Amino acid sequence: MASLPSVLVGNNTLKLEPDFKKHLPTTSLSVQQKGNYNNKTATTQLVESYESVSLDFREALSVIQDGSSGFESNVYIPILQECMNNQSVSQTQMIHAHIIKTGTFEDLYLMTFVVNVYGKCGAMDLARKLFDDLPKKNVVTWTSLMSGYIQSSEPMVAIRVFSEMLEDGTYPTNYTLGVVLHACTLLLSVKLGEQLHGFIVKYQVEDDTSIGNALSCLYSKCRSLDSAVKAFSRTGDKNVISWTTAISACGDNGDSVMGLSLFTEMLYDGIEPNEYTFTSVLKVCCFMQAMGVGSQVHSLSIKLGYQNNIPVTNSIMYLYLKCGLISEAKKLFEGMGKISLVTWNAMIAGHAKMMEQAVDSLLAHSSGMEALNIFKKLNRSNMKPDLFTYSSVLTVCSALVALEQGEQLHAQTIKSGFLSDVVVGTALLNMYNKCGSIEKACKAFVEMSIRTMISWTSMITAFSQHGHSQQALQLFEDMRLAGVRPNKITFVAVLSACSHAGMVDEGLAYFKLMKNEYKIKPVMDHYACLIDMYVRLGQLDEAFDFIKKMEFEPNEFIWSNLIAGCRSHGNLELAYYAAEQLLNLNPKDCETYVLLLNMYLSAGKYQDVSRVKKRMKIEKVGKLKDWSWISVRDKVHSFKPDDRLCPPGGEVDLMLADLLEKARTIGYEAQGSFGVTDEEGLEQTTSKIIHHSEKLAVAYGLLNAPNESPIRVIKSISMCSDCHSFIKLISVITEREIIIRDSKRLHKFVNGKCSCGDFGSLM
DNA sequence: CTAGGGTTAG
Repeated sequence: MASLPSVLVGNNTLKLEPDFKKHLPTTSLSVQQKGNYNNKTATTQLVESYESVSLDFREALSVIQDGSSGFESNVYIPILQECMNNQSVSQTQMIHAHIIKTGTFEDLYLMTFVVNVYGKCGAMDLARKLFDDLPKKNVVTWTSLMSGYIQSSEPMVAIRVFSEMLEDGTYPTNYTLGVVLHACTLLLSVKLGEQLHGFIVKYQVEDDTSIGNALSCLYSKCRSLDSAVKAFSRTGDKNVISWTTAISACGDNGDSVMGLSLFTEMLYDGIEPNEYTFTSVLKVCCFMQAMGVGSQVHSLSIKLGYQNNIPVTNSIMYLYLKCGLISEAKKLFEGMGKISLVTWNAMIAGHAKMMEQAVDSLLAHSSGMEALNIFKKLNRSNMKPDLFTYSSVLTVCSALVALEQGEQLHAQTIKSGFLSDVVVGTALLNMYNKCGSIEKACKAFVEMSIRTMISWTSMITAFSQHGHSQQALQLFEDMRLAGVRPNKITFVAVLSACSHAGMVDEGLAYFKLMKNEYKIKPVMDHYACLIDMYVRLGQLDEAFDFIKKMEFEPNEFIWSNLIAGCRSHGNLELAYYAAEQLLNLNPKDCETYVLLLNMYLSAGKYQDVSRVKKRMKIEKVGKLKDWSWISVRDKVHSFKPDDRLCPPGGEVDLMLADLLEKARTIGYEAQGSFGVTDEEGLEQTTSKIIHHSEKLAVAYGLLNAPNESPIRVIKSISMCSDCHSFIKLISVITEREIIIRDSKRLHKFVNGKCSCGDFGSLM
């Protein structure tokens, strides 16, 4: 904000005159203009009729030329509108030249329109040049120029133009203030926005519709829903835009209940929703994953004629995906006559979201693969991916641990220039982190020219997940020095770094800092970190005390961590208790049963075994799906324990046998655990345990991945402790980095050590 | 000249 024009900041605030209000038009300018457009002269209609049969501009212009005796400059308006729709700079230039030739350039109203069209086509250099050449300009001309800069994502320039206008002695209208407020919104500058708001209050124009709408939008985008709603309620004549802005504010700030009730209220008030309203209210539905309400909104949109509207259909498609209805989304996608880049992006992002939400890892994996497929199709189409596309696809690569595709995307973002976008940069950082490469994640972070709070948090999280607690905490201090305010997620990373390193005092100090200095209310995840801290140190009683006096019902992570601690520190009674609690939380989760059964079996508590088995039957718990995937040279290979891809005597089988032999010489002994269940119950799996899917995938990787490159595997359930200790040894024997992302966390095995600190394998 | 659909961290 340092380079804001001096008229707008500091002592020398806005130079608006006290009688500013009388310069606000009583009727809105746009209505006057619209009136002019509709007042068609015979020539205009002639031109329009030509337009409807052919888009040949020369032909249209020749008509004007033929009847050039005494025609109005208005005849250009429909053609210019066509230029705007086509986003064609060259067509606009042609008309512009024609206007100059016929001498109509003295018409300020017409020339303002041309400035506007250049702006809409993104040709701001031409717009500015024309503007500078104009002998006279009025407030609409100035406003049009500003609006053009906003369209070209140059809100700062728009504000500079505003200050030029004030220095020029031209008074703003309500529309002008709306545009400037919009620039503040894009800059997320509440400060400047509030300054303008001050003047707006002083001149008592707060109830103006354009101003109220713009204020509401500004506060919403700056995450202040209360102020946004206040601005909305103070708006005098609420039009469809006012309502839509308010609904959209609710969607953006997570108050879906208010969003839906505003929509209902709006319908009761007899305001007809338009395409913008539909997209906004559908976003609210997305937030709630409310397919029921969404369907009703969908029906209403069709009734009002938006069946073939691209933005509305995109929103519905995205809602389907958010609600897990893939085939419905696909049907809609394939049925769309025209699609936009946003359509592609919504499909990709929707599949990425499905991965995130899917309880079933198989489904998550196939959604990710489908997202990559859609991306490939987009690349073959005539459209080019943009920053939204790259952010989503990179996220998909993270979740798939698909480093090679991720690296190709990295190259593409450099080539296309989208890497300079902070969201894309952050997504890249996360991709490298989740693929196990802390070095490349770090490089991506260092090379970013702008860093948001999320970028910092991502990097702190990366250090924390890799077990580099000191670096995580150092970076947190750097973040504070850089003046970036952490949020609750940042503190999750910080606290988990502390627990990983056993730093109890520091952990508690950061917890206090979060509550006292940053006024962040602790959530479950923070408590989970603190409890994990005690658990790792073997202070189980302290951990349990903490759980008891906490104001939340403990979640599955807390119980899981407690179980892990109890087992490694030999407090079995507490472990049983925690495991039963976990089971009550997750009565359908197969992994939990396997964990519990293993515990009781190894202790010889057969009564408990049969009790748990009985419950398993009642709950109809299915088979444990142990799958692993590895991506080698752009192709994904999947493995199941009894995989036909790895027949006895095949290369993977031989490789695994060889590894087992070598591991035994340095002390490996297969643990007799009960890994896999079927409908009948449990099978003793000492023989099967050596065929757990990640062992097969790692063996395959060692055979087929490029020499010395790390092995990256993704797994559908959490690793069992046997695989965990086996892979640790493999990392010593082969001197390779092995990265396994299971359903719970990242394991990076280097030289016999795992980044999880041996606290991540329960089964 | 104002309003929209798709993006990043646990």
